[in-house]
Amino acid sequence: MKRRARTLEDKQKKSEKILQAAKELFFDKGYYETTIEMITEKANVSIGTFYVYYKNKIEIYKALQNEGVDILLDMIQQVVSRPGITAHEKVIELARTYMRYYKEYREYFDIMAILSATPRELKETDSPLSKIIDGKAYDVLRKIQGVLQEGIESGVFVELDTWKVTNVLWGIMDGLILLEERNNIKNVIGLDLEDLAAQALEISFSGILKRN
Amino acid sequence: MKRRARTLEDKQKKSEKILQAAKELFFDKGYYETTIEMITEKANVSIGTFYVYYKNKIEIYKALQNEGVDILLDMIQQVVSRPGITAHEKVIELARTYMRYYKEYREYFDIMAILSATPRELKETDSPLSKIIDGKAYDVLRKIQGVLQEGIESGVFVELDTWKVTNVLWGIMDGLILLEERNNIKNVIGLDLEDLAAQALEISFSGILKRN
Amino acid sequence: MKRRARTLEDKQKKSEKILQAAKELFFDKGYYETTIEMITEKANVSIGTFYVYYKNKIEIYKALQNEGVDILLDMIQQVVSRPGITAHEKVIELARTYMRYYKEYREYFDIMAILSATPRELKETDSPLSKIIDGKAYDVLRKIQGVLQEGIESGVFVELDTWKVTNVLWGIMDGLILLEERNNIKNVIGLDLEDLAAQALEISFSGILKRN
Amino acid sequence: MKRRARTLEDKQKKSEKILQAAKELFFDKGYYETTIEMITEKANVSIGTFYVYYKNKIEIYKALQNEGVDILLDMIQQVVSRPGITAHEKVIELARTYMRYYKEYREYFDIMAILSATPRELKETDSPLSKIIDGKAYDVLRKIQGVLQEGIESGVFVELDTWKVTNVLWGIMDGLILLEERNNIKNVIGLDLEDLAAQALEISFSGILKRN
DNA sequence: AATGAATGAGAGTTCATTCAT
DNA sequence: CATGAATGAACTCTCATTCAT
Repeated sequence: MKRRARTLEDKQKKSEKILQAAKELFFDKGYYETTIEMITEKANVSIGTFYVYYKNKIEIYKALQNEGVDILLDMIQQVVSRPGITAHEKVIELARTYMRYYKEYREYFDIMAILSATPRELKETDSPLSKIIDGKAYDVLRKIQGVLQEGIESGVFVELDTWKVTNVLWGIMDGLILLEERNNIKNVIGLDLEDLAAQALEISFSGILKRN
Repeated sequence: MKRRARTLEDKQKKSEKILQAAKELFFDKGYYETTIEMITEKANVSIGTFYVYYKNKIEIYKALQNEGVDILLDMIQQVVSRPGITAHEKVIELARTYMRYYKEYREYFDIMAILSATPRELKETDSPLSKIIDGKAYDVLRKIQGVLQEGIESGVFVELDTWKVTNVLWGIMDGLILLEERNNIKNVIGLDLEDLAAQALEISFSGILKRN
Repeated sequence: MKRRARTLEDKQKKSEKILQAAKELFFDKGYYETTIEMITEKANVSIGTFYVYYKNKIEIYKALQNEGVDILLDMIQQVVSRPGITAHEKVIELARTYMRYYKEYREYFDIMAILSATPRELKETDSPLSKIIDGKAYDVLRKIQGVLQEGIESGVFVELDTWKVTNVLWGIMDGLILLEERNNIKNVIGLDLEDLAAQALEISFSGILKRN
Repeated sequence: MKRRARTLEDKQKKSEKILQAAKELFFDKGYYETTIEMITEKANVSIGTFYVYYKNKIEIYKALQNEGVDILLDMIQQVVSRPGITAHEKVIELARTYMRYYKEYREYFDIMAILSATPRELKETDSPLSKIIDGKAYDVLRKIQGVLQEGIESGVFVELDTWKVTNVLWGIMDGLILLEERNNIKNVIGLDLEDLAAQALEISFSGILKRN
């Protein structure tokens, strides 16, 4: 009845379609309230086809996490390697980028967020894909740390424990996102998330920037 | 004959026992991986009894949220009404209290956290109980805002948008907790959560405290 | 809609009804071609009820095996403990009993037969029930061996390796049953299974009975 | 370029490769726990190719049965037509041959055994192939009967119902194999299967051989 | 108030078979 | 001939909820 994929391109499209459908549903309803049937119906494929492309429900969830972290990694990398701006500016830009990622790829963000409703199996970080995802998340933080290091070397920042500060800064960013998640910030605080992040950073910098 | 024993066993009312069991299980396994049967087994009551005291699964979850927010509200209130300390000290103490709440009542904290795996129905804030919980969470923030206001009036803080700052400060606190949730902070950063919070506040205060 | 079991008797009847339905279906169609739904339909209960009484499909199969081996054990025991007959007569009677068991409880016999289409899991003799069943099957053979021993002691049989002979004799009995299973013996051979067994034994006894 | 390699790989025709893979898997895992995909993977062909050569799953099973019975028939025939040995020796040799077949071609033996986990469809002896297989199995028994007849005519055996004795003797043989299948005989009885068969026959012959 | 047997919709997953390429 | 993506009916099992006792 349904057409068969005749080209490689078609094939890719099919698994893509399924992934897209899954992404939207997971974001919308969460892991547990999304069923395979919902995904296949949205993607316009049969249940069997789903299992051709993905081993099981958890696997497609992980695939999405991987995709999400790849996008973030890419965005972060672009800022990190941008030439001609100071480390100070880079950190601010990184924060802004993170916030932009949250806004533009919120589906991914929610899937990646650890607090979110993930099945037990996902928390056991044994599977190869899980390790890759964890590794990439770590890479993101490492890149940020690199910028801090850069700032110290170029004399912009005071001597500091870069790993610690990286984690704290990013903790604050996540906190602001959490804030947004709860109350729609714009309406409650009357301030845009990106501005808020910038402000939080500015405050933080008062303890980090070298004065002269 | 069985009086004594019964009294002891039943002193803790059945509904209480069920709630306690549910709390532990929801914290441990999350909403979806906790079954009614698990709860009743842990509470040593029958499934039927569960439904005598709680309308359904979602209802007991909400009851726990309510209890959790009540405890927090109480803890916050105690700090707010403590006499003889400055607003500056109060804010620091409030942050410390929030962190203590997270640590001591983590079961409640996880259940309350919005990002966490909550069923669809919970996100629709229509039910009366949901409104009460939301209201109380709002109260917590209002109390903190009150302290900031107090600080401005007593000349400790600069003029500022108290609501905005309240939200930002608490966003940062949540961020730090998220940080803790991901990596066991103590091991990764080598710093205790409470210390970290204090430090984050200190930085923030550099922009808030009135210098003279 | 459906009535609830109000008495313990009713409850027992329900699990019995399920077991009975399963027995007939397993015998008729084999393990793999019997579905849980078939069983519940035949037993007039819901699918859920099945899982109230039996953990899963394999478990009910084992329960049947257990029941079957219990019946056989009982029948064997009755012959073994029959007073006033010689060991020679007892062995013949045991064989006859085994054949009768095959005919009267064929459903059980087929379920117990090792060659029959059993799922992989059943072949792994790890589960407690499996061990019990195996133990009982062993008991059956041990009882037969006991009769042979008795015969040697009373001077009816020549000295022989009782365990070995037990196994060979029972191997022959199984062979005859297999024969019956393939061709309906009565029609092909014109001889009843029990007679055949008696004849096979008679031949065997020519090497076992003490002549004097 | 790829000629040589192809020749070698393809020498064994595809249908042959598939059959071989199926044989091993059916023997190893049984009919129901063997999937078409397993077979095709093991045979290094595509699923489509499987269906080019075999109508469906049941058909390849039957093809294997046919092959198996052909081998047995051939082995039996060779003994039957061996010149210069008595009927008595021939019967013993036939039994030995059957046991050897069981050991050497156990994969086929298991597939042929009627008690084993065969799908419903196979038990309905309607299909043409099924009839052929049944016919060949019948031929095997007929050949054995022929040897008995031969023995009577040459005065080695007493007058007897040859068809009946054939079935009984072969029933005993199957019983011994069943015995072996259950307990590894060698270890339990301390006697090799072939020796056991010889012994069983010897006992049987005490009632069959003409004494003079 | 307390019970727990009974329910059945619905979940995830499998797999023999088809058929366009 | 050969392929393997696509299918979907059918399977086993779960679990929130009900309700007769």
